[in-house]
Amino acid sequence: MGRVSDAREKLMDAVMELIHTGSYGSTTIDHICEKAGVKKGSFYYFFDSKSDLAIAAVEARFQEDRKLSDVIFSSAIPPLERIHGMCQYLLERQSELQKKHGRVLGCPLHSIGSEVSTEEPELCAKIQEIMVHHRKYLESTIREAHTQGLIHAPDPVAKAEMVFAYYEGLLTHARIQNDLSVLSEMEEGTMSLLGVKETASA
Amino acid sequence: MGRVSDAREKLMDAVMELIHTGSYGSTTIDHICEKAGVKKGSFYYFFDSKSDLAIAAVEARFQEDRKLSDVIFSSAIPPLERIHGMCQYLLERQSELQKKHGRVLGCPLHSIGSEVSTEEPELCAKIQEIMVHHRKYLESTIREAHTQGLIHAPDPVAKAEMVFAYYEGLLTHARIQNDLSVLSEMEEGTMSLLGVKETASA
DNA sequence: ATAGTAGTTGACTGGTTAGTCAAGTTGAAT
DNA sequence: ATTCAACTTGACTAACCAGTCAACTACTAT
Repeated sequence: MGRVSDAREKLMDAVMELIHTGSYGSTTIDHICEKAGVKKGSFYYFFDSKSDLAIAAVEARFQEDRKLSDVIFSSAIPPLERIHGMCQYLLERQSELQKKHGRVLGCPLHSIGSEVSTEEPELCAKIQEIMVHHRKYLESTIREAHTQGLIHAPDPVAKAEMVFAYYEGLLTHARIQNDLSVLSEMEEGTMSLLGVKETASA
Repeated sequence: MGRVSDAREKLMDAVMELIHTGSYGSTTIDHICEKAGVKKGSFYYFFDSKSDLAIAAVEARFQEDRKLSDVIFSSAIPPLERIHGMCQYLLERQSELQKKHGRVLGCPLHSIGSEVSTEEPELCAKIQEIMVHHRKYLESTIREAHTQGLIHAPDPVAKAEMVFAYYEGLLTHARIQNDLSVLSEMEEGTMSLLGVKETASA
């Protein structure tokens, strides 16, 4: 009963874009409402606080990304090609963001996580939870590649953490320098980290 | 002539600690002044804005760190031992921060850079400038290691960028997870990235 | 058609913020 | 000892911010 609304979704979209193009701290509830075309009263009808909204938004984004991750990391694709697909996707995505916003924006999860880690424990916990999921995709890929003798990775969990940290470092670097070319080394760097024998020329 | 003051230094110390234990956005000028024991009028006597103060503080911190970097990356030390010293130092420093603040805090440069990149261009430029310096220490170390045949790194600039990104990814990870153990893989990961033949057991 | 619930609105409060300023204080140099 | 530049102080403003609320509206299920 009652009327239906897409204000909830509009608010989640707005907060993600504002945080990604700016920062968590500089994103105010007033700005979010203005961007979403929603009045503050409605904001508080759906959410308790900025942090509450951010948690919901980050979770929703993750559920969307999950579908894509399942395609990129499909078991039907050879493991090293999954890595290639991942790198290609990240590059394309950052390129799109640059076109749209005039800036390389990096990974929002990482930016938010670093910013709020000491101040918003619940949001930070949600981000950690999602990061575990992402790492699992890498981990199983690396395990498979090792089993197939393509790389030397006797400890796939540790290797996945390594590669994950490397990706996030690179993406943040690209954001800080506002330079896409920082990412061009990504695939080669991954292969170094994984101890792959020799990369076939692209 | 006139009286002398250490308010400038107190403000720089205060802003660094507040940003590092919290974030740039959540650090207000009032908080900085309170922490420094300096009145706001004095703040504006020395600095134009929070961003102006942060630029000065980051620069001062860099000038301090430089001395330490020159010791760790001393030409008198074999290149791979410099890397070892660097990793050891980073671990010790994060351990100290954890003891002092109850949290792993990561690298302030990276946190600030990621947070302000789209909003405070001058501060971001200063951070980029400092990062270039840090990368140079790595670069010359890697070049030397390659020349000595210890590693395979025909492009030391690219390799330095890789290792640098990896470090910052790891440190941010440690901050987000508030977990020192994330950093334990650091040296091993660096060696993988550098394509070192085999690490002697620690 | 209508009842009642889901959602909307705008005006309000009180606290916090950046930034200003005129008047005051201190101490180094002469 | 005096000067005056260097620094301090506290009180001020105007804007912004999170959060509240009672009244209102629109729609859905019956």
